[in-house]
Amino acid sequence: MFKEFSEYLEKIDGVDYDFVEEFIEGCKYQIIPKGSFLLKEGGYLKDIFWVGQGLLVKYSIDTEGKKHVIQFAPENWWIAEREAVFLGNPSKYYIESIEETKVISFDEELVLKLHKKYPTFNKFHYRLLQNHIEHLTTRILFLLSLNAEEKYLQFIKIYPDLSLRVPLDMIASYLGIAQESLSRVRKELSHKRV
Amino acid sequence: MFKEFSEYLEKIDGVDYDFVEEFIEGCKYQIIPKGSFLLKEGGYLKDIFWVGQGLLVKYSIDTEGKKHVIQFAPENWWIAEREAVFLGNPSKYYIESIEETKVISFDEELVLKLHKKYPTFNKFHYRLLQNHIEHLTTRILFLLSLNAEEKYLQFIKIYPDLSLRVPLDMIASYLGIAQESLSRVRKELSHKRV
DNA sequence: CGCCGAGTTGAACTGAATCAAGAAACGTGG
DNA sequence: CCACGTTTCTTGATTCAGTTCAACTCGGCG
Repeated sequence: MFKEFSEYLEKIDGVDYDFVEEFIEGCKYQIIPKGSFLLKEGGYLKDIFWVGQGLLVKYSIDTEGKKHVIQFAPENWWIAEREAVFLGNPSKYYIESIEETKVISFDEELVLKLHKKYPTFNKFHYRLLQNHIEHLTTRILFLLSLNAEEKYLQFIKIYPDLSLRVPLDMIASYLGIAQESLSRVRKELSHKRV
Repeated sequence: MFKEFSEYLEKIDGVDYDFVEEFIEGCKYQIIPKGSFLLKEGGYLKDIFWVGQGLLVKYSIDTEGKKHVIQFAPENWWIAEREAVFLGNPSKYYIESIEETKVISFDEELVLKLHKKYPTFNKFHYRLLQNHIEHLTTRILFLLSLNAEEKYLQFIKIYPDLSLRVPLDMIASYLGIAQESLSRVRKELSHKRV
């Protein structure tokens, strides 16, 4: 999986790769069995994960026991609990594997070390954060402006191959609609396409 | 306003301030009259802004001409168009001043310069981005899980002094509800409080 | 004064939620 | 490889929170 990770890194343009070798040396490799948790509410997670294969979800559970999906992380996506890292607070989120998942991870320490040594790593890491911010902002915009059907179409655009890999209730939760509504939206769409 | 900015910086704990002097030297100061635009759709904005006094809004306008508020920036908040900076794309957003607003700003170049020189600036800047990510994630969670009244209460928590400074329709847009609904929610709440 | 924009209120409407039941798919152990 | 129980998904009927449309109030200001 390190090989795939290195390939992924080299595909990101605008970044020099002098740090890649040392970066990868500092990373860990892990296989997470299907249905297990990388993080649970109240826990701590300092590492940042890159998904090489498989599928993770990040969600929170509200006071009524309802799940709210924050993010899916299939191949080539990043996932972490950045929120709590700085402040050292226990997490409000869960990160669960929907499939057996192979991940590469690294911690804050490595980031700081590479920051000092490689200005290019700086740029790379900075860009990761920027992309994340853009992604979240766009999602807020969609949550504000789209109806159930449009949201689902948007989901398909963002995660083209996930609509069959993720259980329906989780997709519905990601979109902020009821599972039954999503089922009806799907039915509608299948009629239209024929 | 530079004085206030420097005070703001020194209040953030966990960061050493050896970079502050040089940082402030590289910043610009600007007064934005009420009702003017820092950025319009299709434009470019490379600078990052800190609001010392006044109030800015960031929003987008959809194909039906409807506004969707992404963020408010009153005193001590940051606002920028981070999304397009890296890729050099024209912006999809507007940044407008609701009141006369005094801002401090700096650009990417200064960031890179200070990054190289001060590891502590790194930490500071990194933290800004992390906070932003946390804030956006929390907002997504609220959009997914709360009803109209709960959303408004949440808005008051996040922006305690804004409910009277911001026009009703903009608050409604931020919450993703109709202006009329927000008016009714307010009425409800005023009854409850008496 | 009278106009104008911002906010409020009322009434009708509607998209999506909820509740309830059944169908399909899935996995596990015999 | 089948049977059975469990989980996931679909479908229908009903309800409801919030939208929409339209009219009205209020305060400020030329």
